[in-house]
Amino acid sequence: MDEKLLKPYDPKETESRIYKLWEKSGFFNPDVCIEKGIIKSNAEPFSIVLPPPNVTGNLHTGHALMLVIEDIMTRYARMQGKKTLWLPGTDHAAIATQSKVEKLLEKEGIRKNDIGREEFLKRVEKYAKDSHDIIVNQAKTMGASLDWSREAFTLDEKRNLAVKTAFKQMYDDGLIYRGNRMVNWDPKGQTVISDDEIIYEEKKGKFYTFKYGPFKIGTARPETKFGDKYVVMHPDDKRYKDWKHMQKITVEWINGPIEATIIKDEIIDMEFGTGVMTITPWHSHEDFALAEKYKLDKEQIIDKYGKLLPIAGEFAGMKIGDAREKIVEKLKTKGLLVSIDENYVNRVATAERSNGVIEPQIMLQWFVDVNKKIPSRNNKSLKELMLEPVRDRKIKIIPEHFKKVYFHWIENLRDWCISRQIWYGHRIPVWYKGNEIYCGLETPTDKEWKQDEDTLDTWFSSGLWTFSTLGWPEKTKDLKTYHPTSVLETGHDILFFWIARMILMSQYLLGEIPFKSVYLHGMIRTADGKKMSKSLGDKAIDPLDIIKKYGNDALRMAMIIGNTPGNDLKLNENDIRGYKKFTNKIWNASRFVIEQTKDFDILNLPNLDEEDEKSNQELQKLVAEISKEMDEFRFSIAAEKIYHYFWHTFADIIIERSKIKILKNQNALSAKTLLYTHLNILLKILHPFIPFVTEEIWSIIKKRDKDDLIMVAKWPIKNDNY
RNA sequence: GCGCGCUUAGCUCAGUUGGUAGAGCAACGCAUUUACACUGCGAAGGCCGGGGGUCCGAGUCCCUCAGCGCGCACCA
Repeated sequence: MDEKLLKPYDPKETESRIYKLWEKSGFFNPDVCIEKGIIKSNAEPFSIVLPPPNVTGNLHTGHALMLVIEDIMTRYARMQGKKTLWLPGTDHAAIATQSKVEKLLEKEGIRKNDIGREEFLKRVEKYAKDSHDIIVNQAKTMGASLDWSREAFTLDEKRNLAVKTAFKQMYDDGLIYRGNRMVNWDPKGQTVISDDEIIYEEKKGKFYTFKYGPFKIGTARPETKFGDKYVVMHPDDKRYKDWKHMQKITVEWINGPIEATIIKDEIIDMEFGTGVMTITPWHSHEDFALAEKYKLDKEQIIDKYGKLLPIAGEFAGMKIGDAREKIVEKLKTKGLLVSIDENYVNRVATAERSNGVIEPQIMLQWFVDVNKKIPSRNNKSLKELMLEPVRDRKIKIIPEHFKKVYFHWIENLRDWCISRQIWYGHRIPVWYKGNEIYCGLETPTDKEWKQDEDTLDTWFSSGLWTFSTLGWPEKTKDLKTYHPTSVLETGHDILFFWIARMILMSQYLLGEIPFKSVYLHGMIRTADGKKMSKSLGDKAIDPLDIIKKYGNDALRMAMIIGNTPGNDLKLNENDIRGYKKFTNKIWNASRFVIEQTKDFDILNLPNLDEEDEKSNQELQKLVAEISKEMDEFRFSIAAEKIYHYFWHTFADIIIERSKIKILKNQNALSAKTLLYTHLNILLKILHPFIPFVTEEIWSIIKKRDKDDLIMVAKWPIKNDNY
């Protein structure tokens, strides 16, 4: 008997050893599997690209969940004999990484402008490299069967070529344009961000009502009101029927009298406040739209550091936060303050990464036009290209109801602002010389050309991920074989950020979908339902701690059972402890079977008696059911069924029954045969879920040649790939 | 305001086209030189959020109300 079997199962020792064994086999790489004759060269392909973790530190439970689900899909496909590729990579995560490094430098008393762009980027790259190494090691600890030989980075050379190629094509097609538009300026991060990178926070604040000539107007932001010279009301509002559209009046305002113009527009909600408002076109999306409509003047009030400009008169140079009360005070002494509502709840737009309060501004930036018709794509717009494959079910979203959320987002989509005023990222491939603009893959040789200072939104490069990782823009064999990818598995929180952008890019650049199915998992929560965010500190579960305590297999089971697509999962340690018991149960049952069948001629198995044959057929039925559940992405149910069968049928009934048969020597051979075949099949169907313990037992049972790993064993049901 | 979910045993959640309510954990009773106490056997526990409808039949489909969560928009 193998010595290991004399001791209880020790996941800690086993898991790292087993992962090395897998890596050494090379079977994570489908090319190796073909070379060694494990997989047919014409087998059906199966591919997943790993959603690349940001190089901003450690893996958290969300990553762990993603790795578990994708590893299950991958291992299942590989065992089915498919040409299986799970492609790893990391994301440079422009803003997130840069701001992290900025914070670290701050602790050393260094500001990025002190050391300059080049030196700063060196620091970021060092940090990114370190994070990358940690992440890769953690992914390996999780047992992820990723093909490391194909690893990619969103900011490496090949991906940079893909980004430039994509940018140029979109530029040439007029889909990327530069223009003065209303953007979301983050004064803290000193960059613009896209609509999707904004988080709205409800904050209780004051709502002021001021006298504005004959009207009363309300505002939560008095500091923006200096330039307000248009006063808007609804054309049907009887209270103001005597005032005419475009009528001019003189009103006393913050810094003296100004000439105001009356605007009548249906945008006004007559029920809200007094039904009258003034507008600030430079600092509000809606006011901007109104100003465009009536060709009104626009004036900047706040600069990009959040300070008031000379238009504010005596308040110029003050930070808006400091100026507010003083402005109100002045209006009060002038007798223009009507009332203050202290209980006004405002939704404040803040930047996802820097937490800075967004200040809408008109700025010269680069945008992707989502509405322009594209001749090379049947005159469809990017919006339509994103919409169609989901609507026509070419891309299946699991769970399906997220489709509606997706459509809703597309309907409200505005042009995508892709330029960022940060240093870390793909530099915009555009050069300027006087009034000339050049966009291309190569830097112009003439030194007078100056490259655009900005970098691209990180999601621009992530959008190319399904094909940039496979070698695009080159027409590689990988691209031909593995694209469109089979499944894209990720959290539902990045449906818009990422999934939508991948569909956009793939549809436009390749004319095909990026993936056939999208599997959206829920967010992991703590046992009391809180989000597992960094702010939780010690209360957050660190997947690596869990693995140390209970083993990876136990964590995997806890993350899969009870976890259905789209729904959040409360992870509690008690459950994980329970699944640790399960791995031990498997270990002990195997120990018994191995001992009973050690001097067994596996090539010459006797027939089963009637009772055992019935059990055999029951297992066949189970295998068929499990396969169906797996094919339909119901991993939770599949795992639960196997768990239940192993424990309460195989261990509690079949093994117990066999003891009697063996002891009484009645049909003992039949019993042993059943034990042997059952264990073999059960280990295989358990393997995608709990790869380590099953591989370890497999190695003890077999003791054949070194290539005989359960990770490439044939799934115990017939299919076309074998 | 518009949209999307969730509400099932004490807790965490399954429940695929409608056909007699399920699991894990917890709690309860019994057993125990067994591959395994990281065990076994047993019993208990639910007007499936409220109301209405369709149907021979509804946890499941439709309407409606409520509580919770999330997304989007508006917020002068």
